[in-house]
Amino acid sequence: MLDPMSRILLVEDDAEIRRLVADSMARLGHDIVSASSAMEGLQAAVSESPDLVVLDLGLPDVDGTELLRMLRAVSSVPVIIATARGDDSSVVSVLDAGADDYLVKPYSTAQLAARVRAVLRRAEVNSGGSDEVAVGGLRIDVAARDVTIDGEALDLSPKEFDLLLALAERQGEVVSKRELLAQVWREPWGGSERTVDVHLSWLRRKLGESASDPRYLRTVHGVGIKLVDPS
Amino acid sequence: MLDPMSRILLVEDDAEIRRLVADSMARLGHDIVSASSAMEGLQAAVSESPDLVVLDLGLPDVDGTELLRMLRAVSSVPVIIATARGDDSSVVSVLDAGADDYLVKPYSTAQLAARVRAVLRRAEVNSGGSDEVAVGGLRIDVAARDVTIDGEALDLSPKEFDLLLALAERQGEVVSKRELLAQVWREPWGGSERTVDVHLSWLRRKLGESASDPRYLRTVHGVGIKLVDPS
DNA sequence: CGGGTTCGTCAAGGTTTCCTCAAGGTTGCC
DNA sequence: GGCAACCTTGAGGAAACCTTGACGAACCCG
Repeated sequence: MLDPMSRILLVEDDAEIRRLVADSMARLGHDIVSASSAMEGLQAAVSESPDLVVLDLGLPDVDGTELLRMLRAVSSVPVIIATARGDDSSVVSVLDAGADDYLVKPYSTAQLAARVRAVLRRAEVNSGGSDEVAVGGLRIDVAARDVTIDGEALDLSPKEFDLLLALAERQGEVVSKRELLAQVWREPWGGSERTVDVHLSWLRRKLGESASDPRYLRTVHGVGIKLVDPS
Repeated sequence: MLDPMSRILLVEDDAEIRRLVADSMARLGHDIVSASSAMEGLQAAVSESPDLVVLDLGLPDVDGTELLRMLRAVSSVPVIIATARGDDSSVVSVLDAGADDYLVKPYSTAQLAARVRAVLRRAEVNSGGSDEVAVGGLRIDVAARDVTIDGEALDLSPKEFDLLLALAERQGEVVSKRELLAQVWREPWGGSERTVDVHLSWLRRKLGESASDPRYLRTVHGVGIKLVDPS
């Protein structure tokens, strides 16, 4: 369940912290937008439509709580407060102003990342969006475990589906068979790589392609497999 | 956006803290259910269907993280961790195991209350709903417990109705038998999955379909069942 | 070009999962 | 208590699925 790059807005006036946080978030595959003042942040929240906002309370121009109120007037985007102010009344009033989480400086980037994941996860559950992965004419509905190719339904076995999904979540990337054994088969030492081959073979047949004339499933000799958009 | 008394499950082995928290929560208009052990908590999470769970990690019988994992296997109820363990790796691993928030003891009841409000606010987006669910020619009147198919009334037993409703509330989604046992039978680990099969069989008969020629109830081998619009 | 390695496919056998039936057991009502 | 409706469980057979080994083809490298 890898996040397909969430867009995160970071509002923080300390350039050092901004760089540190932005780096670690970016390394986790997020798309980072930074702002160093409240006004700039509010503007970015509207124009960049982020999936989540990380907000420092101690901004130079406007108090962070006030910014949060303004933000809430125009958007219900999840907000995590990350600030030095740690007294109880601050926490309570800011949470009641509409923040989703509150983290006191100094915090570890690992913990911030985990809280970001938690808030995004919860927000995603409630947005009701049936998560779907698409590659070219392939569409994979994860919840329904339905796959269609160019609009036509495919009937896949459990392992075939899991395999295809694992590859689709990392589309364009070469994945080794050992990784697939670990992720799909759940036992890194148990299985033989031939098993992966066989399921790939079946998958190719159902996708209407063959190993000698691949479209979606390209094997990279000696390395692994990748799922690509054939168009 | 009403605040009509949320039901909160508190899992905490320290009787003093339990009383303190329960009191303050109750004073804020919440309906409190308490449990002092992990097993008791899991049982209550299923049988009481709370709107939110406050969970201590340092339980006597099972590690709280493990309880969280078991809970997440059968329910997506929001969970706030409130515990003495405050190291970074604990926070990260528990949040990634599915917790919504993490609070380190000692905490003020005011802050806990604010965090409860924040999490409930975020979770409450899709909690509303009409008392009728429809899928294709199927219409389910939740309040009256009436079901009609293409306008004709169906006579379902209690379990059959609950089962159909549980599937209809997540129509199109594959639901595992374990989840159904938790939601319909309210026994997370005790029941046999055969029981689900049998009720499904009866349900199919009353819906005028069979396992070999399914219309509404599609079984997804190795995963579970989904209710779909057959048209 | 030749050897060693990796890959693709097939068929067979074993395993898991599913569906239905029939036999009790439970619950609630008269 | 007795009856009827309902629920639960285990067994058995069928179906779907997975794994493995074998063998030839494809590939890479010197």
